[in-house]
Amino acid sequence: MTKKTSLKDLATYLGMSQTTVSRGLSDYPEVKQATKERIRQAAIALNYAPSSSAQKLAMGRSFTIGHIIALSDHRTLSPFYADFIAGAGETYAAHGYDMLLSMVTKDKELEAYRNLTNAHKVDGFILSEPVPDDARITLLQELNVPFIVHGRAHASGEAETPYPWLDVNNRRGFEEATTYLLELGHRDIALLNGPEIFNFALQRRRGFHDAMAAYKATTTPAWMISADMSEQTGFAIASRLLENEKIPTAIICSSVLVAIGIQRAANQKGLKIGHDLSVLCWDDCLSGFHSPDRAPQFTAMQSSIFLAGAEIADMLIQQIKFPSAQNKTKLIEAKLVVGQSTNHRPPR
Amino acid sequence: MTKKTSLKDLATYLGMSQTTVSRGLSDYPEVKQATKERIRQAAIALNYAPSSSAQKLAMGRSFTIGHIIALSDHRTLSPFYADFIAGAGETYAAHGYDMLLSMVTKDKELEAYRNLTNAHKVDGFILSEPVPDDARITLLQELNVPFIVHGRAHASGEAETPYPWLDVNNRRGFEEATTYLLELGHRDIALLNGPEIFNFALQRRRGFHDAMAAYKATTTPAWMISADMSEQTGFAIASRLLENEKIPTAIICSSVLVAIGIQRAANQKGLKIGHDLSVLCWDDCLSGFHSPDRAPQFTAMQSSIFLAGAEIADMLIQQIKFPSAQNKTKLIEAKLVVGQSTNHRPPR
DNA sequence: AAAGCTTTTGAAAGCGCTTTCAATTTAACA
DNA sequence: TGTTAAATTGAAAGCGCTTTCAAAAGCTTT
Repeated sequence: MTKKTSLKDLATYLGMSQTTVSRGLSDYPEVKQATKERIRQAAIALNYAPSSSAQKLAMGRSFTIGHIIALSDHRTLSPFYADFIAGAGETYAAHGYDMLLSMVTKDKELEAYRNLTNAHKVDGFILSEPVPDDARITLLQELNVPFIVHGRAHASGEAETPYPWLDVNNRRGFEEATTYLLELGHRDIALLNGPEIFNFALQRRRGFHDAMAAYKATTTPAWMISADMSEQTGFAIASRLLENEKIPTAIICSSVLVAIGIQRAANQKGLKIGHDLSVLCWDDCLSGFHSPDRAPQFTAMQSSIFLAGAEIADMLIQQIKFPSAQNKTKLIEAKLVVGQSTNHRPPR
Repeated sequence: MTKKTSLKDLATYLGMSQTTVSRGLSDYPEVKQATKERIRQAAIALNYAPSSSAQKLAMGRSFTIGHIIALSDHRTLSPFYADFIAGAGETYAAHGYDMLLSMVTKDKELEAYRNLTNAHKVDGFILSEPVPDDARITLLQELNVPFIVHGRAHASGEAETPYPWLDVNNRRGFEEATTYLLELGHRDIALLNGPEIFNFALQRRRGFHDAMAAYKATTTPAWMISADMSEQTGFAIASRLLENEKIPTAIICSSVLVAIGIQRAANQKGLKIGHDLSVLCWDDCLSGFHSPDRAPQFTAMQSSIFLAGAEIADMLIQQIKFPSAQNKTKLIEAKLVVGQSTNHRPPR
């Protein structure tokens, strides 16, 4: 690698002091226009780029946001998270921030937050999948480093030390979804929920209950299942569900992946989705499962997780810039989009 | 944030020089054991962590690997890439490296490589999805910064300036896959290939041809399709394919997602996969679509993209540490795993 | 006990930038 | 033209580490 041009080189070349050059490059008002111009020219000519480590050291900030991913047993980056990150990344880039991604095992997670903070590697964090009394939140508050949580550990109204978050209104989302099915005449509705160790799933379940109660429809415990959100699981559970004598006329499920699994199971049993069985899913608008040009396959509550990522990144950058504005929160509403997977309750 | 403990603080506290403390922490041999111990204790007591920017500046290395993702029109991070990154991330962590993820639009891609390099933000890169005469490769060679390419832009044997890569043997993989189907008696085999602008898809196509030719089976141009690797596309193309009078008895496709789409289409036509129609897919072992405990749904050529990520990260770190070992390459073989989606050619 | 090694520790320079404070120019005004 | 305020520029001090080179301390030998 040919030796890098430093600020000093550039200054010597221009016959000015480093001070002026530095200020010129950062567009300080006290530098004369003409000088700025010369500096810029020279910078391009010498192919100059400031050393970020030097800048970081001098300024005490890293212009980097940390995302720590605790790898589960399956050592996987979920597609949901991937999309979320993509959204955040776009915003970071637009604001001159970098994204530091750190994969760690669950047991080293807290240590990772502490290390990145102490080593000044990042200016802030985005947390995902909070759980009640999340140790990470406590830690970050203690370390006094900016962060925003994607999702809430507790339902609104419940007591907890406040922290900044962005969340989707999961409860209202599933309430609307359920209501939609109820309006179509369905009463035998199964809930194939996400993992209820997570608050978002609990909220969705509540929304489901809210609607069912409002319509005085009875819920069947055996039809309310909490499981991970994969095609395989969707298939397995739906297969079991559809084996019984009495089967639901509609299923609400936690993701498009699960819906695809349900569809496979239904097909295998000779049931046609949107005909013999209605399926409504939550749709995070994962890019891999979305062709905007076609009519949506599944009726769904849509809320782009990509956009959520972009927005939360914005919130964090704001908070880093203006630390005074503490604990801002933002609630996003999901949108019902009718597809081909739902229709009126079939005669049984 | 309580003021961070610096090396100086620690040294003062211990009554030693920064030099010794620094060396002690880095486990230099010339520091007495007892002293090292004292230093470690103190470091823990004062909760000391070295400032990474200072280290970077002093050492001229960043201990960071760059991954630049050019967002496509769909602004998405493909699940394949997500898994790949997860694998790489695990390896980085094990070696004390960080991962810098940068999302940029296609037109700013080269600039991004140049910036990260010039700003000394990263010690090396991993490139994905190379195309013939990839401008990124030329650039990185010019900048003389370590990098490894995931995949090859050209087939082996073809002339090109050499560069380090890790690739799966796509050609042999699809050859084996096709041979397997041929051995089962299939002759009417369709190829639902990935985007043939990418070399991996071209190679797979060649492998397909190799096998077909070896068995003197004729290929049907209308049955050889190149398309993106999504469930939707798989469904759409398979639907079209199965509408015709003469339909294939087996389909080889580019991913599990596509296979799922094909399955949906087949079900809709009343065809049972693994019975009326055999489906064999390439399987990158994406974590979302894999339950190791169950018998595999689809017969597939498996090659974990997660592991590929881990391995390529290792290669890169080696190259950074020992720049002398140039242009190492590694070819991975995919493994045929028989599932329930293939069987003997059905009578037609 | 002095000389000659080896083992341990320190002082200080330097990595490449930002920024404070002071110095110099330029413009404005009488 | 001389003064004074405003606009520009610079010198130098960090930021927190690593590392070179020199010094001190500890052991062996004779």
